[in-house]
Amino acid sequence: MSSTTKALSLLTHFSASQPEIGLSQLCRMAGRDKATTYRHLQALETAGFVEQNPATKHYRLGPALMQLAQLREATVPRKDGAKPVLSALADATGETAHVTVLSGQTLYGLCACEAPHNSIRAVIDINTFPLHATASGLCAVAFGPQDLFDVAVASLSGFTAATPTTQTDLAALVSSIRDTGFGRANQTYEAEIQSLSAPVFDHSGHLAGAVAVASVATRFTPDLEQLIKSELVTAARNITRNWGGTIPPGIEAAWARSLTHSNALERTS
Amino acid sequence: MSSTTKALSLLTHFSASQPEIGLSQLCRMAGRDKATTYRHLQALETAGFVEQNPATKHYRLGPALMQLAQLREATVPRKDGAKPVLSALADATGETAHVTVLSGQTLYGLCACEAPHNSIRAVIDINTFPLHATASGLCAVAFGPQDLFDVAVASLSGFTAATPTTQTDLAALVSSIRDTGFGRANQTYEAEIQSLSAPVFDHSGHLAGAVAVASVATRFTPDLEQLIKSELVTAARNITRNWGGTIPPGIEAAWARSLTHSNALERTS
DNA sequence: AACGTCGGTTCATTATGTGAACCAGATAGC
DNA sequence: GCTATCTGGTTCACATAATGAACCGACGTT
Repeated sequence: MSSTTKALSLLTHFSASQPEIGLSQLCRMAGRDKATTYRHLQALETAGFVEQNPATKHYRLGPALMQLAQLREATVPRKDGAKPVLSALADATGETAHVTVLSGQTLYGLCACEAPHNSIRAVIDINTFPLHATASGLCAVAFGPQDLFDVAVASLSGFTAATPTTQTDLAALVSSIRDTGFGRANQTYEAEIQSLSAPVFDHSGHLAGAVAVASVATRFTPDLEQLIKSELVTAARNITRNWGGTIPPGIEAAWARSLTHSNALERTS
Repeated sequence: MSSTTKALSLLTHFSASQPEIGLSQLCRMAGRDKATTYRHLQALETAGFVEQNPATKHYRLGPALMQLAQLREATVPRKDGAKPVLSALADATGETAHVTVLSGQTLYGLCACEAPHNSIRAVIDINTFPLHATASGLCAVAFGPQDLFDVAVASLSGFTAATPTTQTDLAALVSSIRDTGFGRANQTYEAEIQSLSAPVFDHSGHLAGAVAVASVATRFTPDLEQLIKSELVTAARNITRNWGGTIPPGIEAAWARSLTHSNALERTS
């Protein structure tokens, strides 16, 4: 581990709950020597990555980060931040993956990626996703702004026999999605297509959209579901990260629960 | 110079005009060995500060910056407090406005705003502002901590024919700025760019940064100067208030003097 | 095929990072 | 007016980790 890596890892200890950290405290957190930590902080300070609160001598993140982030945003817009993650997801699952973004009360498709090695595969060619009938849409309703539920209720068009068309049906779906952390849609929009999704978040901590995998229903075994879910988690984390956000702890906990739960089921079966 | 500092200084070479840089090119820019630069980039990459464009193998700023910048702004909300004021300033003056923040002995650009209605306008694409050659920098030297003067003297690089390069030149500029309450730089950093600035203060009563307007020199009439100065005063007051500070009485007095003085001059002319 | 790039790698040399011990200043208990 | 224990910051002998010339294979031109 290079000394630069060690120095930069100090930055990970800053958080919303602890935005300013004293030298001794940071030593303890990082498990490193005080002199070393001090020199690392000095290097970070000369680069503008941290600064000292002149009153308390505690360290906090510095102003250089603002410009660099601005430049990063200009260099790599959202679509570019999702694309590579998406193709990795499609590759790992062997199914079609796509990303949606929530803008106002509408969920737009941003980018889709088809896995090459299945001859029969889901094709995503809708540009606005119905909230009540797609895995991404349900994810948005479950983890997005509250008014989205009413918007979804306002247009409960039935696409297939499985489409939820009553407010109670929808509420039941949403609540189970809140429990598991995964959106789910079993042939509710198109017959033979079963989808799973996970929410992604932006810098403000609000839902920014969803990442989803659409599979052909006949192929959708418990094993595949398990694989897709675990891949969705890393994809959601990566896209969220690329967009400058963080996954809320509640979502991470729900994922952890449903993944270990599925594992347990899988083992007993 | 620590190796961490060297590694971090690589990041300063990224700019809006050159957001992606190849290894060899970055070596030349940084004036360092290729192997060294490569290792530095690797360290930065593991920390998420840079990433490689998979297509070109060129390096660009990484996603970790987004999160850290978000946290920085949550800790020290500067951009939110400056942005609306800045756009009002740019709008009122018709010129490019920007805000800088002082951290330690370095003046960082925080945010810039270009007025839409002039086709020729100044573009701010620097991340650390030279103390001796910019209106903001001189403002910092004049109203910031005393040691800043020595720091400025220590690096009196000449950018244009008008750049002050001796300690006495600098002292004269600083003293006139202390009299008027406005930083001023007439083509001292870039030819054809003339700037005016005003200091901004934080809750502790110390200088926190500067707000400035950069104009094209050929457009810079006494009338425009008068307008910019009076708009700068309200902008500096507003940003200072948003940052939880107050303008020291001495500065307010200097502003009052130079505004009425300019008015008087204008009237007699 | 010869040449110039490019991104990336190797290895002997040595500069640089390391941490126990130390210092000065605050704060607290008595 | 003590000692005790924090804090941020500094010193110095020592060993680890940074360094850069030379090298590699790949790609593109000439």
